[in-house]
Order: sequence, then structure tokens, then C-alpha cells
Amino acid sequence: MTTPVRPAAGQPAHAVVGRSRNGKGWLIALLDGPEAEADPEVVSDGDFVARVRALEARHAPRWTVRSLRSFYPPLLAAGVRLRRAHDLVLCHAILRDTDALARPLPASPLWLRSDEVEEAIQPGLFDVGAPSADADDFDAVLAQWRDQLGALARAPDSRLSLLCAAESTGALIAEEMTAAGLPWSRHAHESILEDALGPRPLHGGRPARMAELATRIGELLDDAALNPDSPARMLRALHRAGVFVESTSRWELARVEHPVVAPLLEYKKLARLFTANGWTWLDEWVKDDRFRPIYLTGGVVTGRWASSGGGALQIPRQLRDAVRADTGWVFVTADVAQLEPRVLAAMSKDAAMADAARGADLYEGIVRSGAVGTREEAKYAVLGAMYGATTGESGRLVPRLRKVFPRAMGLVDAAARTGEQGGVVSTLLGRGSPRPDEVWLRAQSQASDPGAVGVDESRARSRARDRGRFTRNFVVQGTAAEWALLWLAEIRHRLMALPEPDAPATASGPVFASRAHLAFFLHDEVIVHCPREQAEAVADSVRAAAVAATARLFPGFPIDVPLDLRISEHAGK
DNA sequence: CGTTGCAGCGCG
DNA sequence: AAAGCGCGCTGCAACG
Repeated sequence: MTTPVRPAAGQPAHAVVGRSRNGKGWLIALLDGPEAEADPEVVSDGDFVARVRALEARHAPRWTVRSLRSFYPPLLAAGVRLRRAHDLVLCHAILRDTDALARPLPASPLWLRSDEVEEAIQPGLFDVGAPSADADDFDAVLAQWRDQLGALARAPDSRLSLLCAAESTGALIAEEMTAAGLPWSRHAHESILEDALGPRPLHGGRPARMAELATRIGELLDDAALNPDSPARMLRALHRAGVFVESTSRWELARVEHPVVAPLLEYKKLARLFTANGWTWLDEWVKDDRFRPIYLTGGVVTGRWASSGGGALQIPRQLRDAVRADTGWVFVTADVAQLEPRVLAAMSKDAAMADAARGADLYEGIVRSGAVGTREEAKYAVLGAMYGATTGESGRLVPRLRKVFPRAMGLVDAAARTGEQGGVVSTLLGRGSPRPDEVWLRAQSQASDPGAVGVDESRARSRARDRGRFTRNFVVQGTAAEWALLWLAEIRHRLMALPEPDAPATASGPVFASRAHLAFFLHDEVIVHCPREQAEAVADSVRAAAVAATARLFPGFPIDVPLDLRISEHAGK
């Protein structure tokens, strides 16, 4: 075997992987750094998984591939777990849009995320369409890797490197969570549905409980054929009955006094459960008592994850009780209380706000600071500050925060001003906000045209303020997403170090059937599925991971990020 | 007929 | 009480 020896201790090894030119088989180069001369090993498709398994066991290199989204699942299915990786597509997006580099990576259609490809296919953006079939080509992968390491080496500090490492580890975790799945009891889910809706309808009709409500709504509005699923018809029927709402949305109906309101709101609630998470959803998404959504790392411009299929990030709390651990196993579930304002306090180094954030309830701390009178006021003021509320109760309270927490408010206010002027803002680790698009720029320049009329100007101002609210929120939401990414990575690291337990094997697939694993992630909460005997060790890992994430993101600045953590066989609250 | 935009509601 | 940020999914209604 002519594999290069492992580099000197402490020197990370990289495994750069791509397809061979003729499209048959793979090329793998083990390198100790970007300057090393690539001498790739040729591996046939049939030998590939075994070869990766062997290299991982021997070298634990940082696997550098075009995209883990396609690279990793077949390995996991074959029982191969990777410790470290570098996802070139995800890191390309970061290094292309960052303002932490004097010379960011040039945008290239070959390295777009799959969700960006669809936009790029629209004419105008690029002459080239979707990435061609040889986008995985080894030489292209190697060249892009060198470009990315070069860009990271030119960065003024290590923050972008930390972000790229965390983003790539996040992609590993996303695929691992899909492979392991979230334990989900079909039986418990069916019980919830039958309690709320009645028996499963046999041939596509409405469930009994919804049908009764629809009939009652029709009677009350004097229209037997009225379909409550049609907002347009409902609105007309309501107007005929003297209920002058502007929409049929829940919050507007709730403030109207009319006998139809109660059954209609109840109908909407049941209809949502039936259509979004009813028996059809169960049949499609839950197999062998596992829910396996696809997580899209970096799917949101702020760095938050998105998901595809099954609405993984919108599972209603009503259904959380269907999340049931396997026999002999339990869940460790943890979420952060008020992550975003805590992150704002730390990233702006606002000592007064960090002081208010001490302890489990930041809102009570803000009341203690004297900025506002009640916990509810604190909540609205903080949300208004981060989202850019200007009117109503929330908008009225924000100026009080400005007096007490000038540094924190200065940070979000500056981000809003930058956005309004068409500028780019950045998270703490250097993820940049998108530049304004053509439509936005045109609206602004038209408004300053000599021939501009009032309508142009007010529309441009309105679009500018819209963008200001976006960039105001971007810096906070994006930095909170970075904290969560570091937390996830630290949890995974600690779970991997736990001893293999003596526990009954589960349905979680070849890698995770017999060891503690992350099972779910939602912005600021995680669910770990683990053998009962390891629950306390896992809980300690999750807590220690939060402390480590805080220390890495905010070194030297004291900020509390308390967890609400439970050990239970149900993930429900 | 299939595609697209919108309203509404779930999550943080 | 407020209606300010970011998402995905569904069904309806309008469109070509």
C-alpha cells in the first residue's frame, strides 16, 4: 500500500475525494496540507466503501468532498462513520459571501448549493446552468479545496475556519440524524389523531369531527355547501353574516364575537392536524417507528438549518407525545431559554444586558434592570428590538432598552442602518448577509431619480426599511445559529467518546443501533436518544457541550446560556 | 390540463 | 395587548 504516512503528530491529515476523469471509480488523496503534491489512489466503485472505512480507522482524516449530502448517506448505510469533514459546497457559500476577507472566493456556478442551483438556472444570473455531471471531478475538488484553504489562511483570525469546520460537522450530523431517525410511535400518533379527529376516514373524506364542525359552520352562516377550507368563500360568507373581518386568519377571528367563531377556529385547528400531520403523513414519513426527515444544513441564509420532506422543523407540540424512546432507551432533551437575546448581549459585549441574562429567565432580569415594569413588557421589548418593531406596544417599549442596554441596541440598530443603505452585515464568525438584489437596487435608484414621484420614494423607503429589519435580525439569528452549531458539534464529540454500552439494539441503523446518538435538532433544542444506563452521562455531555460552545464563540466574555434539560421516555412536554 | 401565487398555520 | 425576523407544507384559486 502506497498510502502516505500520517503527518507529524498534531498535523491534521486531509483526504480529498473526487470522481476519476473517466467517470469510473474514485480518486482519494491523503494530504498533510494544501501545498502537498497530490498523488491520488484510484479506487473502484466496488471497493470504495471498504477503502474509506480502512482510511478512517487508520488516519481519521478530514474528508474533503463536494457535498456530504450525497457523499455520506451511503457510507452510513454501510456502517461507516466519519469523524471529520470539509464540505466544499457549504464552505464555498460562506467564503463567497463573507466580508471578513479582503478577497472573498469568486462565485462559481459549479459550487452552488442545490437550492441555489434552481435560482441560477433562471436566465441572467449565470450563463452556465446546473452543475455538470463532472462537478465531482477530482481535479475540480482538489482545486476548490486549495482555494478555500488559501482563503482561510488569508483571514485575519480563525473565526472563518471555526465556522467552516462547524458547518461541515453540522452536515455530518444532519446526515447521521437522518440515518438514525427520530424514534416515533405510530401507535401513539394514531391515538392522538383518533382522539382529536375520530376514526381514520376510509375513502378520502373528512374525518367525522371535522365533518360535524363543517356542517355546523354552514348552518350558522346559512350556507349548507360552505367549504371552510376556502378562505375566499369563508370571507364572503362571514361578510354576509355581518362579520366584517379582513381575513379569515385566526388572530383576527379571535377578536370577533359571533357563534361561528368557536367552531371555525376548532375546525381550522383540526384541519391543520389532519392535512399536515394526519394519517397520510404518518404513512409517508414514519417507517419502522422512525421519522427520517432530510435536514438542509445552511438552508437558511442566516445559517439556520432548513428541512425538506415531512416538515421536520414544524412538528406541532401536540404531536411531541408520539416521540417515544425504544425499550430500555430514553431521551435527553434540552433547549436553551431565550438564546437570541443572550447571544446579542454577548456579541455586543453589553455587560449590563449580560447581567440581566444571568440565571434562567432573561426577561425577569430585564425587569430587575429597571428598563421595563413587567416580564411581558420585557418580552415584547426584546422581540421588538431584534425584529425591528416600530409600531404598537412592542415598538413603544424598544426605546427603553436603548437607554439601559446601549451597546446591544447599538449593534442591532447599526445592522439595520447598514441594511437600509444596501450594505452587507455579518454574524460573529463571519457569515455575510446576501447583497441586495436587482429589484431592490432599482427601486432605490429610481427613487433618487430627478423624475421620481412620491410613490417611488415611499415605496423605496419601505423596501429599505424591510431590508433593515432583515439585516437587524440577521446578525442575531445567524450568530445564535452559530452557537447552536458549535453546541451540536460539541455534543457529537462527547457522545462519540462515551463507551459502547451494553444495551438492546434498536432500529436506528448500523451505526447508531447500539449507541447514544443525536436524534433531532431544532434551532435551539436537541434530542439525544440513548440507553437508559447512559442518560446521566449524556446529560452531562449536553451541558458540558453548551459551556464549551459558549466559551468558543464568546471567549473571555461571561454570559449565561442555561439549558432546560429533561431525561424521559417521551419527548413531549 | 398542469403550474404558480397566495393565504393560512405550524415551528423557532 | 403586538402584528416586527426566519422557514415548509397544504389546499385553493387564478393563470396559461
